Amino acid sequence: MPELPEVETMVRDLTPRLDGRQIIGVDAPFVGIIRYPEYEEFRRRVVGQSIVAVTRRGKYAIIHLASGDLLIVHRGMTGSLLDRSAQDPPERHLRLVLHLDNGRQLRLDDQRKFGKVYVLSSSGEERALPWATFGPEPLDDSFDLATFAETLSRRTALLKPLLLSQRVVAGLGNIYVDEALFLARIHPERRAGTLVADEVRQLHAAIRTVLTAAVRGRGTTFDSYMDIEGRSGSYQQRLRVFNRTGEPCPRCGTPIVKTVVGGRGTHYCPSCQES
DNA sequence: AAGAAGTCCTGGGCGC
DNA sequence: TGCGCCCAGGACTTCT
Repeated sequence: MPELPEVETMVRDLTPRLDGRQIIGVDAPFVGIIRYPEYEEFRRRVVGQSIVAVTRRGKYAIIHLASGDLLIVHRGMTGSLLDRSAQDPPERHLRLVLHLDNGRQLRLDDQRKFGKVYVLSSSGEERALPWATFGPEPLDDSFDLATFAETLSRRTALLKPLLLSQRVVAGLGNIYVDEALFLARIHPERRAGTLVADEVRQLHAAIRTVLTAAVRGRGTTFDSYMDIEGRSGSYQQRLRVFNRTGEPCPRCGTPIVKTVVGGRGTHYCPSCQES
């Protein structure tokens, strides 16, 4: 599940490899991965373009083209963007290939087809950018405690699905929401508006702490996530509750519990994170 | 309008 | 051993 740390790792790795390169061709073994525009126009707007920057917003990677267009990639659940040579054998679930002017290929491999690719003008006039409704970047100064507190106070939703929504904070997914709530000692089924000031402060800090450490560890790998060279991240070794059902809580020893909240598997310590 | 539920997709794991 | 059912989840759509 590529969340902010996994996408940030990918963007940092891609930047020196893609900066200044020209895209000389496109193949789409699964054309449905391209959500906008229609394939022929997508090709026309991508082929021949030089790459001027690679950035990130939430879980979206953004390849900036010289034309001003943005080539936007979301890896969904199982997508990996790989830096390969033309001689490397095709991946089992290869969905999109960008041919570069140095003989390399940028390949999107995505078993479950939840990945998405767009080309959009940066103005947002052509079509709303995917992150138009997103909340702040949690590792930027724009993720301000007072605003976060104000937003939570107005909401009645369960904390877990609210934090997954991208509208309050961008970039969190199932793994790091569970980890942040554990660190903040807050139950995932608390209603957002019921948090007291100290709990909001703990949660705000926990989100930043967890994401910062995960970026440092180059993300979490369970099954399909890999970096652009096909290597694993290391943060799975440091997860405290996620995927640790029945194991002792690292703080108090109580077995970690797994439940379903908002339709998603949710891990927490029933002792440290009281409802 | 916010919140909740349904939908997509595939392969691994499990039960019989 | 083998078949088929169920589950995982990001984010969009649909409903209440």
